[in-house]
Parts: sequence; structure tokens; C-alpha cells
Amino acid sequence: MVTKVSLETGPVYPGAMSAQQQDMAFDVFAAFCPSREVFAELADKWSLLILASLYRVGEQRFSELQRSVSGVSRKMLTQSVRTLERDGLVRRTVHPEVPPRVVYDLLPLGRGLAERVATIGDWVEQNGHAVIAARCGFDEARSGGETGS
Amino acid sequence: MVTKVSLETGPVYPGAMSAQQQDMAFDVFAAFCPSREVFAELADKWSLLILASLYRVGEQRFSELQRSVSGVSRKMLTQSVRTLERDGLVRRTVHPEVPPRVVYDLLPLGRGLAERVATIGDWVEQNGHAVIAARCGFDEARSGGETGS
DNA sequence: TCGAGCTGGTTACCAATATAGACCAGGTCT
DNA sequence: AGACCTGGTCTATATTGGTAACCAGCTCGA
Repeated sequence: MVTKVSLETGPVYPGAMSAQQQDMAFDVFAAFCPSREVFAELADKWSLLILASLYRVGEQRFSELQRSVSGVSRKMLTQSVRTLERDGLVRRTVHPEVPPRVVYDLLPLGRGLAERVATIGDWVEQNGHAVIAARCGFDEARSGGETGS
Repeated sequence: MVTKVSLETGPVYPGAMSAQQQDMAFDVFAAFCPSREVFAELADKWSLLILASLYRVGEQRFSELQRSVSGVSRKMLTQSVRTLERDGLVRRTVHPEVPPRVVYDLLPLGRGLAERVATIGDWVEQNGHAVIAARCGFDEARSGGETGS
């Protein structure tokens, strides 16, 4: 009865079971669950920002994306969008013009995720000040509290 | 005064605005916006998993957390919870017993974020199979497509 | 005709970061 | 006494990220 997701690490993931029933068996908290791997792959700032940007702005070409996700290097941008493309979240369209034009946009699958990611971006923009305040408090308490001793 | 968050991070920040209205001024997409820093700090797999775990399971002690977020090293766990604590998202309570017992739980601020993060975890668990399928397709197309030369 | 430049992307290299795993304190149990 | 529990830190090594030069293919300027 190995009906559930096998937690057998990496090597194989035999598409052994029908995709429908394993939905619930995925567990991001399990180190060797494939969903963890997916999660880990997405959980970096560039991937998340790219998704959020594509969600907010819509399709963008490589250089636009690099501008809108400011601070990302070409290398990381390439790498991240490639991963997102591979994961079926983003579509990469090459227009064989000169100079070349490559456009990225969200696939339906990716939009569902991007939507959620965007809410995190929103949260940070709305609560960033609170976080920063907490941070100051923490740092103060730390350095300030060490007076005695 | 200078009640506002110091935006003086990098190159200019358009705004000398009061803290209230600048809520909206935070922009995670801007490389030097403080909110970007906050975002970047949170956008790693361990922090997100910890938040999600605390949200789903509730308060947990160090070792429980390490077990529930399986795969995390003690060092990364320590470091991540410390950051979350500093950011005012998580509370760390030390019970000076023997052996020591340290409990972590979400503060209200953190709960708001954790909630959103958890939805991403859910998404991954629900759509992981689609991602994995896409991935296989992509890899196949790639290696398979390179038959001729 | 030759060379510079645009776009998207890759590669090599180096510094920073993550990770595993040993180790520590300080108490309890046997 | 010695092994063991806990939360946590330190260290050595692997992995990652950024920098920046380079590539391809074409256009434009001189």
C-alpha cells in the first residue's frame, strides 16, 4: 500500500500514481517530498519577485523584467525564468527578430501561484514599517540591554 | 520627528513623506527600498516553511520545529527563527528549566504573513504534480528535441 | 568593407552563503 | 562518575550569487 507519495528521496519519481489522488499526499514539510523540492525551488527572492512582477505588470521581455525586478543580475534572471519556464509557470516566447525579442508571461498554472505570491509582496509593502520598527526595537534591546553585567 | 522609516538606503527615495502615507510607497521591486530588504530576508525556504509550520501547527519548541520543518539544520533553524523574532513576526519564549525549553509562536504581525505563506504551501501541495509534469515535459522536449544536429 | 552596437544569453571566476557535523554548557539519570 | 538530554554555536566544506567578459546575428555608421 504505498499509495501515498513515496518519500523516497530524489531519484525516481515514477509517475507511479495517478496525479489526482496524490494531491493530498504531498507535504512541503517533508524533506524528501517532491513538493518540497518544488517549494524550495520557488522560495527564493528572485523567483518570487519575477512571478509577482509578471502578475502585476503582465508579459515582459527579458530586459523589461530585469528593470522591473530591479537588482537582479542577468545570470540570476535567466536562471530563474528558466526554472519557472521548466516548471510550467511561465511561458517564454522568442520573436526571431533583430535584435532578438524574448517575451515572458504567466501560464495559467503560474498565475495561480503568482497571485498568492503577490499578496505576500503586498503584505511586505504594507507591513514593512512594522517589521522595520520591530527590528529596531530588537536591536536596541539587545545592545541597549547589555549595559550592565 | 523623523518618525518615518528611514528610506535613506540607496539612491534616493522619491519621498519625503509621512509614515502613514508612505505605506504605499514601499515597493518590493525597488532594489533599495527597505521593503525589498524585508522581502529578501523572508524569501527563503526555511523562513517560509517555519512560518507556515507555526501557522499550521501552532507554537512549537526548537526541536519540534526542527522535526516539523524536516531537513532544516540546527544552524539554519536558529538563524531563521532569530531573524523572524527580530522582525517581530515570531516570539521566542525561554523556559529556564532543565533541560531548557524554548518555545516559538507567531505574533499577530507574523500571523498575517504566515497565513499568506501557508496558502503558497497549499498551492504547492495541490499543484506540485502539475509542476513536476511540466518539468518532465520540458526536460524531455529538450533532450528529445536534440536528436538531429 | 570594417567595426561598433543592440538584444538575450552563457561562461569563468571569485566571494559570500548554506550545510553538515562536531562541539559546548549545564543539568539529570543511572 | 559517565552517558545523555536540551538549545545553540563553531568550523570546514559545498553550493550559491554576483561580476563581467564573451558569443551570435543582424544593423548601422564611417
